[in-house]
Amino acid sequence: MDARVKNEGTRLRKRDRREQILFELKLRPHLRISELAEQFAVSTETIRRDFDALAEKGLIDRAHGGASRPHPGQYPTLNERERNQFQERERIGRLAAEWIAPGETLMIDAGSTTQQMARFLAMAGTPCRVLTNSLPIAMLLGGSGAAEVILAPGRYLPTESAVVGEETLEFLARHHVERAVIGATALSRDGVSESVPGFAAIKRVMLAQAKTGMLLILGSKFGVHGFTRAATLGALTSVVADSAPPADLEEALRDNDVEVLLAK
Amino acid sequence: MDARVKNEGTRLRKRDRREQILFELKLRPHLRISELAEQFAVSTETIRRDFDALAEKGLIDRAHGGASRPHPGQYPTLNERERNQFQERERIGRLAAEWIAPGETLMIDAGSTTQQMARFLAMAGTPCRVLTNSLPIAMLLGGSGAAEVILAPGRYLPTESAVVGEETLEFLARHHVERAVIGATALSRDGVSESVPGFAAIKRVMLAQAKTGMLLILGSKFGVHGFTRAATLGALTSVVADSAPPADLEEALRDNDVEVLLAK
DNA sequence: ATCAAAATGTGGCCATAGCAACATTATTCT
DNA sequence: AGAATAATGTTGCTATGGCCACATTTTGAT
Repeated sequence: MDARVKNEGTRLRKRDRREQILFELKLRPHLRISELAEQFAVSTETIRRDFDALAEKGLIDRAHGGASRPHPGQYPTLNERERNQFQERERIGRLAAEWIAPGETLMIDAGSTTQQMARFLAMAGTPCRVLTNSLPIAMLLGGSGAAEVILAPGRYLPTESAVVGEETLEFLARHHVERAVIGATALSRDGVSESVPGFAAIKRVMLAQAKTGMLLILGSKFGVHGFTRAATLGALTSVVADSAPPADLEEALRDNDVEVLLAK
Repeated sequence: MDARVKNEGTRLRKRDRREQILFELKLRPHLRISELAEQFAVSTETIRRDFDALAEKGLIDRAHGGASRPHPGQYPTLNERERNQFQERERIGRLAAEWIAPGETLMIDAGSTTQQMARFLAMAGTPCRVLTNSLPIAMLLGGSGAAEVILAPGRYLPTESAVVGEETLEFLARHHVERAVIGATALSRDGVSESVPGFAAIKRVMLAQAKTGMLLILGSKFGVHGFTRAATLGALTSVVADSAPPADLEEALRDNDVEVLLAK
């Protein structure tokens, strides 16, 4: 029964405390010395020494009164990509958010570009009902107060901060919305493709359950082929991008009645 | 003077400066007021005002001497309560985590104490399968790599960073686990009670679907009656607390074969 | 150009953080 | 157990940040 009794009671030791600091830093971008001192019930000087030691190894970045994680993002996948072409994603997200009408029902796919759209949607305070498989999007939109957010169930995928799997698909398939907003890793004449395992199916179901399908995608992904095809061009209603697609893709989009919206 | 001329040579205006601040935040996790003041050639007070305005909209998180990007949701309302009796919650969480055997299947309720347990579970790297309705717990345990996390569906409740509602209940009811770990706002001879609307039902279902039920609760909540009764004492297997319950409660617990585990 | 409102700067004052030297407490080793 | 050593706490001081009230400059509209 009570087989494993480990470090009961005693205060955390140096190593554990520093490990914990690094761990907390993955959850929040910034930690304050005073807060940590209180949490660990140690003096601020001790935390300061921890910070100095960790900063020495390049594991954290010091700041007045606290520390944050270092630029070479420890954050798995999302943050690295988030850093890339941030302005482009932001422009796409802003434009896409402008197309959402108050009161609309939406499914929003997990991804860095769709997350940008969620940010602008939250900022604008557009009242809407959103079904998503992305935890950051749920928290962003739900926190704004304007949107009602339904989260899909599923296996949590830490690299994408989203849920995937059978449960997710089955749940989405039980709902119907006016608009699906998805991202993708590539767009070509053959359709939308996706390289994250399990995400292609989600995008496919979202498009199937929505009256209109909106794809948010960076211009740099035009013409590229991803790992799995998520949908054909016919499943889309509109594409929001930061640059115009090449001629052949544009023609294919036109043939499928897909409207192209250019951000800025 | 210059009618429509942009701002060449001239200093950035408020809007541009704030936009720039937000952009820089995407590149670095933390900005210092003094650095920004120098960079924009404005006084620190101006940057401070920018920060205040941006923080008001939730676009940044303030810190002493600087600001960082807001971590999506994560600690909205939870943070206030988390600060309260942090050490007690931590002790309870640590002890509870030690009782989880490798390979166990769990349901974990949303709440600040259960979140502490999740932290220690993640730190210990105990392999287990977890079903939860709390987004922070999902991210904590999922990010650790050791646990497989299934998130329940439902309406997102920003104040608790968790999902609730019919969908949540129905999903939980379809699963069975070895252990349910729940928190509560009160514990008396009459049972476990809860004041957050919608949470009582979730705790009840979790307990019903688990072979053993573990309640994590602060000693200060002994004997108090909450708004809704979530469960009778008979539904519990063990209680983890930071102080011993009063005599009458202890007796009632013993009558129901509920083990009391004292954290330090 | 003129005026009102907004934005920004300045200086005084207090709170918090940083730092270093030394004291105290834990931990480890034999 | 007791000494050696590492870790942490304390104290006193300085530097920096936060904040308020008010002065000054800039902006926008007429």
